[in-house]
Amino acid sequence: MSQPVVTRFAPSPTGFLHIGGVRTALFNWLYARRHGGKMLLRIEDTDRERSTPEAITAIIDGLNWMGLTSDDATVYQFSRASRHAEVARALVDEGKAYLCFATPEELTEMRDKAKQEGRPMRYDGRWRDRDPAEAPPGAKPVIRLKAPLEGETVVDDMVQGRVTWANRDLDDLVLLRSDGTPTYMLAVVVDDHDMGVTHIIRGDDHLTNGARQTQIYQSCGWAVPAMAHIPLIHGPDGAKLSKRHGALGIEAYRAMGYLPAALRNYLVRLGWSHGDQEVFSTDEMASLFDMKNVGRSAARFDFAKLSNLNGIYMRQSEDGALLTALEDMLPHVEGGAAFQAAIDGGGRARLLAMMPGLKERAKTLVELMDGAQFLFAQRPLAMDDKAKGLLDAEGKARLADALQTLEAVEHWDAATTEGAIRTLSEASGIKLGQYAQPLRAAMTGHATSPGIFDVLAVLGRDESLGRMRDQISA
RNA sequence: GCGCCCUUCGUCUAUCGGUUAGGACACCAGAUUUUCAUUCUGGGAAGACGGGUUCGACUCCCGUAGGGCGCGCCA
Repeated sequence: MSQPVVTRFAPSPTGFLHIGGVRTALFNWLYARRHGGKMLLRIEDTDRERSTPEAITAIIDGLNWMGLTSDDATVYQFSRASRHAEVARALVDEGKAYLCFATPEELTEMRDKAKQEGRPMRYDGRWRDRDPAEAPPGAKPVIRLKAPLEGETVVDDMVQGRVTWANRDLDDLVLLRSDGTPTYMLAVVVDDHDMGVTHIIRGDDHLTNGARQTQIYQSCGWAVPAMAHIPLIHGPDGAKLSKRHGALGIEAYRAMGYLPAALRNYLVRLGWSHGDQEVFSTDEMASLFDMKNVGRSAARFDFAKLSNLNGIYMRQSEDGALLTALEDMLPHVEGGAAFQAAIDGGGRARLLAMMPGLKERAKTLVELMDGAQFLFAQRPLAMDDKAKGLLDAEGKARLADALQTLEAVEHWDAATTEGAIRTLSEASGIKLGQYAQPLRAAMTGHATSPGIFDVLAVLGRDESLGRMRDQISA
């Protein structure tokens, strides 16, 4: 009853680590934290054809970035193949499994026939009680579980409740392939057992597997771990998450400028709730997380809400920490290298000085970077066409005068900056309050003022330009 | 087709039979901010449908519809 909780996250390295997988890892991690246990990581690389080292790296990098790390050495399932085979053979010896010599052709035939008759494909058990001596010479058998024919198998799920299957609906699954390698079904059970896993927390799509695995546990005479099948995450349109929707690898979220803490917060609220609370620190989640508050229906992924949360986390972040997070993202985003160079080239202090004004205008680190871009742009900036169109010759002359005055200022402080903004606004007829915050920060944090043409060039890129143009001509 | 699961505002969700069905995102309106953003205030917006059970049902039961997952010598 009071044995320590052991959970595990067991991805197969056949593709990227998608957002649903990350949430599964998060739930496992939180559940372990909550009960003072540990979460293990197992890479299910028994599919030699499709498993790749790149995928393994991506999974581990992604989990590290999310802060969801294993509490023990990572287990690679393929390396345990001989143990899996050993268990399968022991089961045969005990009469709980048997050798099956049915050929792929026979199975295809079974499948086609079942389809024609509108039944689900189910192996008919033709070798279940047959003497292996009758096998055609040279044929390589698989090992199948001798599953119970009658009665029922139940999974007492922590999320889904008690789910029951009639055993006649479950056929004799393959444990060991004809080439001697274990199937997923066998490997999972043996590994979970050997790793001492007490709680299996995984996607709802494994619910049926839960029943079949329960049969294997029972045949082995092992205690069945507690199971929690959590609802899946769907795309914004309610359909299964596909590439088209944003079933992107976790690295894509990093490149989009989301903070791990914000992502954890967003993900934990997809399916789990604690009354009306929306914002949870990681410590809070770890102390409150509970399976009984996990819902049973699939949730749609909503970027708008993620962005909103990310904005909250950014605004709450200390400036230095935010800069660190930004620099962590830079290698993963287009133009990041140049931006990093600008920071290292003496721009760090100015960027930090601007941070209070910038961070409340950005919902992602990418937006933060964009917002700060003008600070590091090549001086003098070429005024773009939109900006040029704002001013006639007379206006330009007025601005030149104003600029000259400003450039005579020797020391910039909050008051002079305020005055400068006012002066420039009046001279140009453009409301520059928009840039008051960043300008103020840039000017006081650095001895040089950006020229008005710099500002205009920035304005020219701004979407609010149209409105300002209207104000000017009016 | 068969099995299993799901169904409260557009989205994420609260509600442990009795509530004007609450919160958050998004949206709309207003205040502050010389624009924007932030912040604040207000607004519209939901129990899929049909039967039961009950004094009373979003909540329990059955059915229908819709959606999802599974049905390999893939994981």
